[in-house]
Amino acid sequence: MGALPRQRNQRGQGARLREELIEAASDLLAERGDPDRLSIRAVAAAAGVTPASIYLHFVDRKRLLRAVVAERFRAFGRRLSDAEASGRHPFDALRRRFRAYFGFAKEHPGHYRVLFSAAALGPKGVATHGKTDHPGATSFIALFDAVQRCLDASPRRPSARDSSFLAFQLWAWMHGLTDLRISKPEMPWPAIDALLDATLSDLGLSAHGR
Amino acid sequence: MGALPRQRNQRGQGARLREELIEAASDLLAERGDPDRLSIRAVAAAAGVTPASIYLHFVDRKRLLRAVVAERFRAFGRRLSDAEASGRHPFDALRRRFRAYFGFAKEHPGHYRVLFSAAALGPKGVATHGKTDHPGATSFIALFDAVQRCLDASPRRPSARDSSFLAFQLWAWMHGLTDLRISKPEMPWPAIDALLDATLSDLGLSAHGR
DNA sequence: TGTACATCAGTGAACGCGCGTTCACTGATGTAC
DNA sequence: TGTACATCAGTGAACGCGCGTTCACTGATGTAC
Repeated sequence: MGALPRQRNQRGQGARLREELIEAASDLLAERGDPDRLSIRAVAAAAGVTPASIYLHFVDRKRLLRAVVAERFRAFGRRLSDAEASGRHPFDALRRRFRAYFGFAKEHPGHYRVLFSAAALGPKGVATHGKTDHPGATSFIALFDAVQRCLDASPRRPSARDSSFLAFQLWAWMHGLTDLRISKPEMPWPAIDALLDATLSDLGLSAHGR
Repeated sequence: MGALPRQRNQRGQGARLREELIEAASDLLAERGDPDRLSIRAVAAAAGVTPASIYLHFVDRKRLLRAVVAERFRAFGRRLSDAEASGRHPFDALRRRFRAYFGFAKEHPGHYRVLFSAAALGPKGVATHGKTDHPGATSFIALFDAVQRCLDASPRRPSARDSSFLAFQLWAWMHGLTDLRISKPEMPWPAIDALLDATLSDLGLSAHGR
């Protein structure tokens, strides 16, 4: 990777290595798609640094991993919110949010796996937090709000289902679609837009709802 | 695990160890939920045998893993088919199939992860087959057929969507729901039956379809 | 019936490897006097 | 202006560990003559 000639940071700039390490770890995670395969030694090598120097910034391997996961969750959430903000009508905004969701996973399948499939696994999990401050909670709440805005904007309230029920329903569907397209790419999947339109329409969350 | 006193198989019964190894590996896989964490040495220990003796039955670690995955896929498919067979009307049969799908995952989350999330990952994948004879293909085809029977039995053909489109739609949704309930169990999920009824109804695959 | 031999179901020790982590260190840069 | 010292950003070697795999072996059981 970063070959030999890395020069050490200037005095007072030591914290920069922390960011370089997170970035290097993030890149490796994208390749491997599994936090267990991400070794301290590989991260150090990718950053052009000695394994021991990681301990200047992270108390152990798990904490490094957590920092990476938290950063990736933030990037994921930001991308979805930005996409949503570019839609005017709530129906359109929701649709853009889902397209961004799928787009992120398509570009970073390894990261997606870690955020939504691996993060809570392992020996007590990579991302064990206080439960309430789970780094992905923000994104779910944003989805919930987006659905609520659709219901509020809907001329006829589609059914007795509330925005929470619909948000879970949509998230499950989106995650399944995304995850299976990563793990079973050889299958003859219908186009993502056709699937998305059908689902939003079925749930009464599109202009041509049924 | 199997303590010390295992006595070796009788002459001519050496093949029994093969099955014991698959079973031991299957149990360990259920605990760990990740093929990478399943070591030859751990399997041997669980079977009460020496690591080297695994090589009497499998050429290497990957082949052992493949045998386990194939066996688990068969068990999964059998369970779904059995459940489906207990339903009379196609709508009911389809519903039973999904309940069995979720039931399997609930009882064996580790196995579910391996079959549907991990199997195709890793360095060239644990379950690399000729693509057509993927051990999970049978289950997808069975789902496809079940949906087709529903369409055939449906008084009014619900829409232009065919059984392939609907099967992918349903599978994505079911996998997402299942996988997220495993990885994010702390979230306030609605009841599975309510979610299932809503989805089948939305897709026109239940008696009280909309 | 007795004995030499083949086969079978494993064993036990060893190999080289990459891993997370610790620990004493180094050498450049800034600060106090 | 010069020098002693502290701090900072790392380094380099070593530890013990579990891993997949190989290889020469062992001892019980069956078979040929």
